[in-house]
Amino acid sequence: MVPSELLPPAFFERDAREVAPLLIGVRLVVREGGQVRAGRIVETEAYCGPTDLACHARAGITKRTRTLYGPPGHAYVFLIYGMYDCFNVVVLGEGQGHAVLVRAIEPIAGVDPGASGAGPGRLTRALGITRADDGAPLTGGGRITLHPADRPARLARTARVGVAYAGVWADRRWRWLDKESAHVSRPPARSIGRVTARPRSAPSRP
DNA sequence: GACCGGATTATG
DNA sequence: ATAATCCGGTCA
Repeated sequence: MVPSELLPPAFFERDAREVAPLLIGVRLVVREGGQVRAGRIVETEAYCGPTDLACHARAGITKRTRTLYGPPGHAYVFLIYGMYDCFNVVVLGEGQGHAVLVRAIEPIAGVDPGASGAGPGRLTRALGITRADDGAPLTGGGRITLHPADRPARLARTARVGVAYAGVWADRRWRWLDKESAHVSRPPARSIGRVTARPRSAPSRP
């Protein structure tokens, strides 16, 4: 079962905060030789240009961010912590530095069933996406494509993961996930019946 | 030209 | 809690 309908270029020509929730449920397909690996997107995060201090665009246009600042509907893939690749979809417009990080999928086809973890680094490994795909088109003509959701999803919304260094930007709730998916990297914080907030630092000692 | 630290994950 | 493991961005 290979989906045929593609997300059109216009889909990506919007703010990352608008596109990120719309990508939940979208099917991500990677063709490699005769193989097809595919998954249903269940977790995304919006990164919103140079003013968003959690976004790589804060450094301006550099060797690394060239594709992030490139045309929408293309991939931005970068290396993190020296060992994992993260897959993003460039959105909004060329020169804007907006992108949506795809953090987790539900396996559809061709994904190693033994891979039980979740998260952006695991996702790229499972689908075979690498930095060689940086800048690749996602609207057709390349080996990676995106296809409309085939069913609606219940969305949850939280703050982004792993960006505590970004000050107030870390608190923006720009992460979306499928509330009913067991494949998210980290379940949404529950606030009922449990205290989830923890002090940022130990109490001062006299 | 050196140094720092990260949009993470597996393991203790 | 912490190691693993590159390399881009920054500052000199």
